[in-house]
Amino acid sequence: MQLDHLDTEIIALLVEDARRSYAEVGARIGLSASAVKRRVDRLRAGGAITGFTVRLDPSALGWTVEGYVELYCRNSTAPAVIRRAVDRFPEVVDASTVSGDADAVLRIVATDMRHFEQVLEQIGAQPFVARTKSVLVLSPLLRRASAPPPH
Amino acid sequence: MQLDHLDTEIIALLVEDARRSYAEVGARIGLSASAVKRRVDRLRAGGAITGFTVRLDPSALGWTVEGYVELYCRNSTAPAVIRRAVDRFPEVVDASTVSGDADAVLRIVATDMRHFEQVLEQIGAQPFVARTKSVLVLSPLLRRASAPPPH
DNA sequence: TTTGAAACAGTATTAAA
DNA sequence: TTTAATACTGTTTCAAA
Repeated sequence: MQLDHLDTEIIALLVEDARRSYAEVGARIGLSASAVKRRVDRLRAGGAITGFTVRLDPSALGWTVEGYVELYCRNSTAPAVIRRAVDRFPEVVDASTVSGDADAVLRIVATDMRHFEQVLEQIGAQPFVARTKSVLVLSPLLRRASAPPPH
Repeated sequence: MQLDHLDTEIIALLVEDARRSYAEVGARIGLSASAVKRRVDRLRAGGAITGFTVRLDPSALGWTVEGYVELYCRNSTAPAVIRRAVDRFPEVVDASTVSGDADAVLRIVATDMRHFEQVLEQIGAQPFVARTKSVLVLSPLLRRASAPPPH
């Protein structure tokens, strides 16, 4: 789907605060509320906007430990197999297969170090996992909700 | 701040869809709309909920290339210095200082491979950066907006 | 096609109990 | 906490650019 500059402005405003009313968004970009609604509907139908969520502070919710985990898998493990396995852990907030030595990279949150270790053990015990290598997050520097539209 | 099970249910429902009305959330957990609003207000004031955003599909917006970048910095670079530097790049969607050999891990999105390379060069050219090491994302497996409340 | 104005229904918000 | 009153907002319709 094709986005014009008004669409990108709408997205940028909603990334900042998705609770803004159509009227307010419209006032900022020179459009009526109904015109904004139509564009938002189109952006949702077209798949650019996939939903609306709350932004949470992990530490305020009790997630005090965070880390990146590289997964080294046994020969030719399908991405779908990895996905199904990690999907069962709510602690895994991000997972991708990657180029390089490792097969996948996960981002994991845990309530404390013991919990982190337990999750790591459970993931390492999956039949397709040969080994894991993990680093702990020391300070979160930047956590953008989503990338804004390019250019 | 302390969360009871109703708070965690409210958060879980809003993570799924932040556009649900207070009345709908209330109906699902057995509370009136105004009671839900009061709790959401309290969760925002307490910092557990930091805002409301749209969930975007990066590929639908033209971000086709994604990767992890490890940053190796010169002796004793303060986290704040790294943050200030990477904050200027909208392509950096996530950054943390980490334990292990590298000093920081970034997640970067780009419109194409050439763009990814350009961003990598610009970051590598920062005075405090000794070298970078990056892996490309092959398939995104899981992208949870936020971690739900623990337990 | 895409827009703005109007009308209605639904929701947020506040005050009161 | 609920209920109830009010103001706003979402949503649809329709006519116009």
